[in-house]
Amino acid sequence: MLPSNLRETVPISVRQRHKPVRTYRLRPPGESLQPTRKSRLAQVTAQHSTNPFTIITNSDQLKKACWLLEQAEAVGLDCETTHLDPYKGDIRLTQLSNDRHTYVIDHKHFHGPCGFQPLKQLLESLRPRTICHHAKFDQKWLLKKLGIQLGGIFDTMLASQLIHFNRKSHNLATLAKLYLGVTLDKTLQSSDWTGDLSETQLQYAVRDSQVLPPLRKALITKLSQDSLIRAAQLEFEAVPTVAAIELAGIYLDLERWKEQLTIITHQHQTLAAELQELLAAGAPQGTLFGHTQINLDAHPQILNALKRLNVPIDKSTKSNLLLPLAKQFPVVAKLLEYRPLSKALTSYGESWFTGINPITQRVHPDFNQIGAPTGRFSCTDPNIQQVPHTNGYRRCFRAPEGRTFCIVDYSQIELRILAEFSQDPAFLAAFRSGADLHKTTASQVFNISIDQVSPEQRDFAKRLNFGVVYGIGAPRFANMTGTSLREAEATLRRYFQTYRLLYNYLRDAATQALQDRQIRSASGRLVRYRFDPNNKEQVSSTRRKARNAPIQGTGSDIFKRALRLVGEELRGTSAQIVNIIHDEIVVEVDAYEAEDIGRRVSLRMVQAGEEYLTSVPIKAEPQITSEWIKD
DNA sequence: GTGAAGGGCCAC
DNA sequence: AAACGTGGCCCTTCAC
Repeated sequence: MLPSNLRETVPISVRQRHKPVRTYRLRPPGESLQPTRKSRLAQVTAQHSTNPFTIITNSDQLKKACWLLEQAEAVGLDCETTHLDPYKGDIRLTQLSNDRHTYVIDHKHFHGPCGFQPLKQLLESLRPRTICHHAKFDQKWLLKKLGIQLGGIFDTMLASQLIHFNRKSHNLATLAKLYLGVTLDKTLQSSDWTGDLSETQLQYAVRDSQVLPPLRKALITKLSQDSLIRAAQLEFEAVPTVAAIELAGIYLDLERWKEQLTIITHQHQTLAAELQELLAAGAPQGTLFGHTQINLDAHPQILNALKRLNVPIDKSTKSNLLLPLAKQFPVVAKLLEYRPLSKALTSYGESWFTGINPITQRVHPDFNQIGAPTGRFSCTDPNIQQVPHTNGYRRCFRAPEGRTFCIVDYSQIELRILAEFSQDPAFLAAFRSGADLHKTTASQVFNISIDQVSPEQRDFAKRLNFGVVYGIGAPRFANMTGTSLREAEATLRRYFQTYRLLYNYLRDAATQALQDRQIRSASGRLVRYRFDPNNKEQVSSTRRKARNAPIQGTGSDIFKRALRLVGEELRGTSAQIVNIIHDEIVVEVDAYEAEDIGRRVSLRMVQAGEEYLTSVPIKAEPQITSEWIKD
């Protein structure tokens, strides 16, 4: 069934695509900022076919506007701000559009959030729906400046990403052109919004929000055709939580980070010198300056140097290829020691403390809600989802005085999804028993009792379980475990004999996906594939992707549902989500409240999982810790 | 000088 | 030769 706020508005047979937006003659704005310029304004407007608009400068006008807008089924909303960072700038304008009219709130005439009560009431209710392009942006400003949490969002950017992830651009101008045949000029987006606004700036502001209601209709048609309504609802509902996470940021202990950096810098220098020496052994003699210095971070140079030393490699110096050679060649061993330090120094170095917001003293990364076609988040500036899990780095992320972290992550969510989808009895039983999964797998695959499973066998089973989700093959498995190809093949065979239905499911999913050139997650999220059926490599690559996508995609579905539920759960408490990493939520909370919040976050995450998985138990246990370090 | 591509490695 | 899915960041190299 469709969610109620979308259901009634899905057009059955209306084709909105390429239909030009209706044009209106300008009515003189009732409360223009600059009444003397009215006539010039009117001319410009007529040329560009803009909605009539009203400029709002006091709360009485706002009240009236909100009362009128309340009747609409959806309202386009767009904020123009004086900065990209809500901690550094202000909202300059807020435009609100129904199908006929645009109201432009001039925030310069308002002081503090008190005059915005009617707006808060309008936007926090489920209806009318608030239409935004990239709602996270507007939501952050509205939350920070006016304490408004959007009640029912329709995000045209997220909708477009769901419809076609691989499209190069999802910006508003592109969508307006594609779905409505309207050309939007975006050159004013980054103009100066601090002083008095020009007519063209106002035109720009109005046009940007007036396009949203018709665009929503067109997108609903498309979402409906592609059966993406449920997925869209899931995405939209997660937006306020994501906005709150970015606003909250996470505290980074600068002193600890610097300590770590100092340690790594020392080790790096030592290793660099040693490696340089070892590599020089193969260099041609008699250069003017003694040894020829090699740039240790230049892969082609390293490759050549290793070749000179008769290391049997061809064109790649990838670590997993070098690993077997480390014993025989000390220079290779040294290189493998050097590389992670080099990575650490560059990727987790000084750039992190320049990213600390001077006002909050915290790091505020940018979370891209649909970062992958499977629906996973991606994260930039900085990418806090890839901080090394060694304590040296993780201890730098700590709760401020009086507060603590509560970390809740799903236990093996993707493998549980695989169990559910395949309905494999042995795999399901492994989860239902509640025992250690990898031990259970080992006992089932090697046909021994759980008590007899050695640590090596458990590790083996763990690698098997994870590898299978990604469509691992025998060669890679052999390489990973250090066994022979023959042995690896035998092990994989035994694994799939143990979990017969699991094998069947993965096989059928891949076959079906190759046929349909698409596959869906549990929420209906669509992942499309383009490949040449005659190209073997492309076919097998697509097969592996298609095996993984429904699992990873459903993991994302569950996680996003959890974000919504947890976000709601935490309203009015001292807790705030400060980080999310695919299946893990990090909450910062007043210490006295931590136990209670931990239980509640865990319950909501389990609830989200249970909405999608019915055959396997969901586990998400809270850990309370002052640093971002898990057991 | 800038930007794309390739290689490598960090996370889940 | 590689044969494991999804990302982002950093470096070097190379073309423009």
